[in-house]
Amino acid sequence: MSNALPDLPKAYVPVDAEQAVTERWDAANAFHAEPGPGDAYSVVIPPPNVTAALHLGHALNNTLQDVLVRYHRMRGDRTMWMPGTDHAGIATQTVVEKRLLNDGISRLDIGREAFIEKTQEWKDEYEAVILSQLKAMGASCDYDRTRFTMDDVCATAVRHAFYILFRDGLIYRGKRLVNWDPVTRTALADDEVEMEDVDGNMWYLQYPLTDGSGHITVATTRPETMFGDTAVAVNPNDPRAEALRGKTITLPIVGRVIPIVEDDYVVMPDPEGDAKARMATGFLKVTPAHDPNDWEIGLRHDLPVINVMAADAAISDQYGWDDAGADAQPFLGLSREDARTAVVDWFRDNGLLEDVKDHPHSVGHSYRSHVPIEPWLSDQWYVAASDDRLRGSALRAQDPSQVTDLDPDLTAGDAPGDGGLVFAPPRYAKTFQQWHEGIRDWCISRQLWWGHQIPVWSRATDREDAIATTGESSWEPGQTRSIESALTAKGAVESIRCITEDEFIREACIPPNGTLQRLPGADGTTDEELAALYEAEGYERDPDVLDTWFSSALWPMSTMGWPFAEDFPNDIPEGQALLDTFNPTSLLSTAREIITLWVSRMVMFNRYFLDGQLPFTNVFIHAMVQDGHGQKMSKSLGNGVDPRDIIYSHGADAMRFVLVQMTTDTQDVRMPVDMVCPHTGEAFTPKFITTSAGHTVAAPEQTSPSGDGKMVSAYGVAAGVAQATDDMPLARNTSSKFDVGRNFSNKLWNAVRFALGRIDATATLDAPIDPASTHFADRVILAKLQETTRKLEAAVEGYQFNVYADTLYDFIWHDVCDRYLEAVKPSIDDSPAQQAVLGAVLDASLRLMHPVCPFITESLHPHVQQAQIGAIAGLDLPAADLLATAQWPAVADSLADPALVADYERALALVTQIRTLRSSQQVPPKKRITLHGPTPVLELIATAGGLVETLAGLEATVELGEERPAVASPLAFEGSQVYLSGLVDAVDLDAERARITKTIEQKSKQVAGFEGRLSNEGYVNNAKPELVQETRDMLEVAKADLAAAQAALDAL
RNA sequence: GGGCGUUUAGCUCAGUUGGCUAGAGCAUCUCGUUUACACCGAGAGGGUCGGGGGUUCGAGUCCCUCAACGCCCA
Repeated sequence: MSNALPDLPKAYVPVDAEQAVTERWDAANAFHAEPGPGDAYSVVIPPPNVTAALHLGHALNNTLQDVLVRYHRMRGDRTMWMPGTDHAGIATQTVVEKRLLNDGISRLDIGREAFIEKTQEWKDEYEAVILSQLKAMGASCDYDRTRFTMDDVCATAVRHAFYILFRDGLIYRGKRLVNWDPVTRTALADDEVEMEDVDGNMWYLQYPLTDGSGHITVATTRPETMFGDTAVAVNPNDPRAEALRGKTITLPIVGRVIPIVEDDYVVMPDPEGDAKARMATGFLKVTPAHDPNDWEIGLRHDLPVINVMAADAAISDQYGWDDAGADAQPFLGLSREDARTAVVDWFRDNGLLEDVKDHPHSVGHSYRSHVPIEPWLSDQWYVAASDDRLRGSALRAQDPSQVTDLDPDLTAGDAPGDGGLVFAPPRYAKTFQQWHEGIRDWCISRQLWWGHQIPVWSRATDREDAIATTGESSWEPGQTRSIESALTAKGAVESIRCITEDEFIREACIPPNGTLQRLPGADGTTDEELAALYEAEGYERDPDVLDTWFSSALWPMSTMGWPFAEDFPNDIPEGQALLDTFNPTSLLSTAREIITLWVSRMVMFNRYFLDGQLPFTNVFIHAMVQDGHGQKMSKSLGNGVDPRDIIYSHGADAMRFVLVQMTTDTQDVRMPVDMVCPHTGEAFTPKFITTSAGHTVAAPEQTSPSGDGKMVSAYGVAAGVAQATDDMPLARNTSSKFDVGRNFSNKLWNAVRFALGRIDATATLDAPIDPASTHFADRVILAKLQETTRKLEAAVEGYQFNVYADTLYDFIWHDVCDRYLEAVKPSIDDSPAQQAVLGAVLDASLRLMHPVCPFITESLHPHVQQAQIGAIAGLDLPAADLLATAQWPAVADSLADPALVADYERALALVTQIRTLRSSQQVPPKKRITLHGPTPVLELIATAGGLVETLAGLEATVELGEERPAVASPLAFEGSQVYLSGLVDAVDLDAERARITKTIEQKSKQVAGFEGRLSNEGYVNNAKPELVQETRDMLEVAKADLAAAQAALDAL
């Protein structure tokens, strides 16, 4: 090329650019951040589960984070984005178990160690997939710092945190009702339980009074738990209560004699009342071991707790039921479903089944196995989340302007971190607040193998030992006292707990080695040696693991090396400085349901362990991505779209642009999904089926719309009902929603391509160019650039992602391409100054667009930089090797020029009118025409410096005299008559009449509207004066336009 | 049951304190192959802003109510 600039290919090919750009970023280690002084901007990634690959929901979240991170990096902040993955205990264990079962192997066959190894393999595979997906979508994470919730750094943090909480009395073990998943056989946290509506029944069972004086009827949805009934409750306000006081019931089948207790929890029957009262009999069977409400009643009335189920929820007398007589024997071993039928049959056969009613109600189901959870009595570990040190600190963290009606004790005070937590959109602050107001202690033990094993060793002991060790003789069940021993002197924390009168247990928590060695009593004994000493005394380590969220709760700390970063010189060479610089992080971007699962716990833990310091100051809640049928995109439903499919069909930048553009502050975004035929490459809408659960999903097998080629859908594979083969390959997903992004990328590519062909890089200009000395179009585009830059800055600061994308699109497509590039075509070859402006505008545009579309902008950047032949005063664009680390455009406000932009808008309005007229007369684009107009119009055209002529295809402008030009078409512009001539040899009069008549109709309507408004006294008196004036002005223009159009019609 | 959100052109969505003569992209129709781009350009058609009521000079925007859909929490 003679101008020394490269010739670009005709179209943007994402795959080439993405690979090359990624290599350049990697080679420069462009996203690595070091601790140090200055403004820090840091983000920790919500660690994706290693259970499966990422889908578009993750792509959305990570794209938004990347936009913010890249923006702040370009603004010069010390910016770090910490990547990593989450072990996701139950979810990952479940998928690995499922895979093993396909080969006929259960985890019990191979044992804990081998199973963990298998799971580790799965984790390694999916961690690699996830990281490659993040890289493919352009996430500018500091990959050197990639963490995993079970790596040594994080595991140490987990053990240290557990130790501190245990020491401080914020972790305890208790026999409680848990949400038991009888299939995966683990306890679940409250928020892992999904409520589902079921078509159940209400059964009415007659329980005879022991004295033979009759019976009472209890209503229940769960007759099979009656074996564990230890009372019948009645409301004290019930008129029947008094007569029953002191009486007992003889429980059918079991024969157990149980009391009638009075408790105002019981709903009294009322045929006119709410659904509950209509179904009620006023008598409630009380089964403390199998219902949370009954458990509470049991506590109030000191009732026995009789567990009648095994871990698989089958009826069993092995877990605390010791009065199962002969009549009960046939029920033992039945599943809870079979037991229900059997119990109901028994009552029917014995004439004690009074009634059965349909009763749709909601039942908790395991989010993992999807079976109903069983409230089940078991030993579990709890974090005392309801303690003020945790719950209170979470509530006090909230920005007071975002909370309502908070107890004064819980409103932000002066403590560090108080009041610093801000939600966007603000409505989510309420979710956070309400969750903590009602928070319950957090069950953290899980009966799993994959996770952080609980660091507590225990040994059964007796009352004698408890008294001898503590010197205390009075003990109540559940009571715990800490003790000291030769081993606690070495750093363990130990306690004795009373379980029953005669059962006691010693429990010892051993801190991680780093913690142990820093304790005052440290004598060099390691944590492993300490554990061995305990084990030698008969202690055994708790087999359970911690809830995954326990380790996630530490994520903004553990990833930065807390508590002892200096112990991991290979992972965190900077030591403590990393945490000091980057915690609190700036932002957490996550999904709505995560507020309770994760945000809450991070706030509680970070504040507890770091003297009140918040884990992050801002929380951004992004939309949920739904499929085309309004269903949440999820791994378990199998309707998720792999971002790599979209990158393949449209490019990463196109995907990112569209995801950003669809991020308004609503709660859901809809993403209709198509498929790509692997045989022909054509996109098509797949055939859908409805699953038994009522979901609409792509049929597992699909046929190419244009032929007989067959394929399997991603849903089919995810659901395990179809498998890809050579004949039936997997069809990738795509969506035409991303076309906008692809087209936009290509548009930018070609704008640069045009510029590179027109800018003469061998010429250089010395002094900075004063914009005032440039063409009208140049000054306009610089003014628009200023305006656009400010809008983008405001948009990103306010998390208005769609505004960011739309503003960019409008500026680059319309202002730069449609108008500026077209306007400069006649003059640019002879104007080095204009070439310099063009080069600078494109350079700035790439920078503005980089946070959203990093690949195309980075790949164009070297070329555009080469095309900089002179600086523009007021526009600072320092040269940089990489755009990713280049400076955000410094655009001076002096470039703004509202009057100029107003003229520009007027000129464009005129252009549009001329173009409309040309189109209606079918004038060929190349045909130059002549405009005849009055002085003000000609002045505007002159001011616009050729813009109107170029965009509207004018060859001349002529002062309009008395005579109407021959063979000319009229139009009304700003109240004047303007004629265009030279369009055609003979004007099509009918078409003209139609066009002008339409104008007259429009204008008449406008005039009537404005006049109506102005004749309304209320309006004239109450509206803002400038608004009224504006209406008057618009009326004048409309009237003049109407008159001009009318005159034009008459002249025809 | 409590909370939050959505309902605007055929489709997907904007519309910030009430002033709108309701916008965008896609799709549709007409014209165009002009050396940046057909992943393009020019133009056009298309909406009683879910229904009903209210406040106001004025309501897509505020209030009430009904309906449908979605999500979160119990």
